[in-house]
Amino acid sequence: MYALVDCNNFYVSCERVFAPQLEGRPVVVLSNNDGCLISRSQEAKDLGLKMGEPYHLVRPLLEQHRVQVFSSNYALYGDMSRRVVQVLSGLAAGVDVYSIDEAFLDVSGMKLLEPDLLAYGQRVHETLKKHTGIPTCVGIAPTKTLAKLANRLAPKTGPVRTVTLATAADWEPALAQVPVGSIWGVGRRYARKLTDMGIGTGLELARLPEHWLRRHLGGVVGQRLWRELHGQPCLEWNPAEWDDDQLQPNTASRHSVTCTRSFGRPQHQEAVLAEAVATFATRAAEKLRRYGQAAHLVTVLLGTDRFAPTAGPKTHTAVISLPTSTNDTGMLIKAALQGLRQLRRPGVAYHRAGVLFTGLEPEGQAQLGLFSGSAADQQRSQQLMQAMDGLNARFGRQLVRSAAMGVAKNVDGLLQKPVWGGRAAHRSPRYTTGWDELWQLR
DNA sequence: TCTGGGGTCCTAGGACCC
DNA sequence: TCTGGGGTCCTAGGACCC
Repeated sequence: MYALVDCNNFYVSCERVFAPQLEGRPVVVLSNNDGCLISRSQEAKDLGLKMGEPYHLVRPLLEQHRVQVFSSNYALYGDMSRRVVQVLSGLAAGVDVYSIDEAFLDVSGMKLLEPDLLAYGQRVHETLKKHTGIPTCVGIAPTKTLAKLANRLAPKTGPVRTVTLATAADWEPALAQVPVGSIWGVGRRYARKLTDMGIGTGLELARLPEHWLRRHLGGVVGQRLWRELHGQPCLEWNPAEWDDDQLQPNTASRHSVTCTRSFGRPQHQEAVLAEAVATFATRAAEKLRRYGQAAHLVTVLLGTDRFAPTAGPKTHTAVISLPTSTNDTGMLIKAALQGLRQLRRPGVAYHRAGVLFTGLEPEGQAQLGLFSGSAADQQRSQQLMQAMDGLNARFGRQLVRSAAMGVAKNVDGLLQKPVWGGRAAHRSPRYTTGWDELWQLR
């Protein structure tokens, strides 16, 4: 049995933990660059505000209804997410962290009957609310896909926030009451295709023959979906692990690491683009080291206006292959800048840029390349990275950095925003992760 | 002036190997 | 009359997820 724990309106809920006066009021959180709505409180949903809606289009409506607006604050959300997972790890034999705001629990070992599973789900919900302040819903079923369905049907208000679907007699009526597009694994395209054929509900989908899903819904992906809907687990269990009492998220097997950003305004100058690309390479390299990985392929990406009516591709990429895999910031910046020089066309205004690392392997496992320097060089690089990461962790992310990222001016002890930097007009303080921004009680 | 970012998996086809 | 079988690796594209 799996329990899916999903945080309600997660980013909004994080903001409300530190601004409880916003309880009951409409609140939204914007994407990077204050671009779109990516989290909405129930009151904001009730106003008809949609997920992903461009901020500049709904701004008048937001002002009219006095909606509280936040820029995204990933330092805060990431830390709150970590706390949620920590609490969950004390409540189940295993935790599979699926995203920043949801996790599956292994509850098969509980060997409890349905009423007890319901009580268990309630205990999870109540413990999380008490220890982190985040409201959640819990769905329990024999497969991940059915647990998702159960979670979706769990009430978001009132005392009971758990739904269990233990047997076919439970999940068949549940499938009958949801549109096919709300089933996990059925996206917009498949939903359209299915409804055009007269398949409207989850149950109608489940009643199609297994081979039909294999043929028409992405091959083995569709076949797995069919089995999951019939109570046969087909999706992998990917547990988070504990290492020196520290939670290691289940990301060791990831295949890529990226950092991309839209600019506050379009940029065409080589020097500005280079500073941005160096910054993204630095961030991505930090992620690589955090998870003990190294990369041997560096992709640089430059994007023009995605919404321009002109034909042709809006994103251009260049791939640089390294002789050996590395997670050394200096080497990765060098490769990224080489890619940038190949890509950039003079006079073209770029709206976004990014760096993508692939060809990942565990660090230290890399073969010594013929032209990649000696083992002593590699050891020096490792020591340097460790020293940099240590200093930056202790004194702030930007304390020691490559000159390629640019030399920002210091204004009142704060680093000035780079020229390519995006908008974030409504960001809340980093209450739990920044010494200068701690929550103050008087 | 104005529309996010970070991932996963699968399939098909081509190049190349023995 | 008419060109095997089995395999790997890579890329591009398409679908999906939050």
